[in-house]
Amino acid sequence: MTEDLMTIREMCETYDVTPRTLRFYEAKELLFPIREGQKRLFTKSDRARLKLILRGKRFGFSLEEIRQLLDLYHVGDQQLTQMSRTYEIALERLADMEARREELTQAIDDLKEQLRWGEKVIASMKNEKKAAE
Amino acid sequence: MTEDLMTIREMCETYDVTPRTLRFYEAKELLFPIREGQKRLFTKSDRARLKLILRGKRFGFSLEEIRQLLDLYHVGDQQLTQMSRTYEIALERLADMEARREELTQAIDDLKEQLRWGEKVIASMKNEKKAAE
DNA sequence: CATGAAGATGACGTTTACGTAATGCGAACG
DNA sequence: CGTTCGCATTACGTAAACGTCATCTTCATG
Repeated sequence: MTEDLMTIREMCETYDVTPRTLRFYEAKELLFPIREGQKRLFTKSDRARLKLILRGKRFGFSLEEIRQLLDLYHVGDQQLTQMSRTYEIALERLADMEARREELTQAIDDLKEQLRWGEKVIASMKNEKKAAE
Repeated sequence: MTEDLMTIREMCETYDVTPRTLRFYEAKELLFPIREGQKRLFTKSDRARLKLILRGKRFGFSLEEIRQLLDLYHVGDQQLTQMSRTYEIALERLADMEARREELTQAIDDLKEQLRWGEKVIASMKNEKKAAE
């Protein structure tokens, strides 16, 4: 069976990142690979985290913001007060993300409209060109 | 009637940016304020562009990418071939943005599920606490 | 006319997110 | 058994996106 652990090279090929990036994320406490001697071995949890990191980046979150988001997925041994605070932060994040989606939808609609206008311009330019021949 | 032109200070207050930012965007050819002597005066077009810039940033686009997007809204005097190329780029952007929205929707759903789990954890912790008293 | 507020222009500093050597080390291989 | 491979660490470099200073005009105003 496929081992639950991956080397740094395997990670790089799977997720299209450089070793430097993975070490950097570890230094920033976004990933926590275990060690076999010197070498890093990335767990399933690390892979799940990495996916979330890469997704977060695509939406313009900073690594620090992503780190906070990741914590939401790795509580479980927290105290009640801590947990509640985390929960509140998560609610804010959710609202933020939903607002972003709204905005993105608006941007998409704008661009679509612009494209329709572009189609008309192109069509009219083609006509002019034909008329000039 | 409100003048069609705004000073740099008015722009800053309206859009919550610094003068430095506006000058920087001009240097990067994202904005093209006109000059009254030395002073910059921002047109309606500049304001429309700035809104798009700020929106683009919220979605993790680089200023260079945003500059290319902005061009889509300011063609009109292009050649046919140029126009067609621009149109193709716009289509790619659109696909990109729609993919992003899909992903964002997925992330929102994930977070919502996580929150439901969090609610249960908090509830059980409260019970334990009460039982211990 | 002095001055002070608003804006301009360099020029250098800063943070984020890695890139890029330089160097070292253990295992595997010819 | 030397050397190459893969990975490690340390440290300096870099591009993007502004922040921060210092210095200079230009008006409006007391």
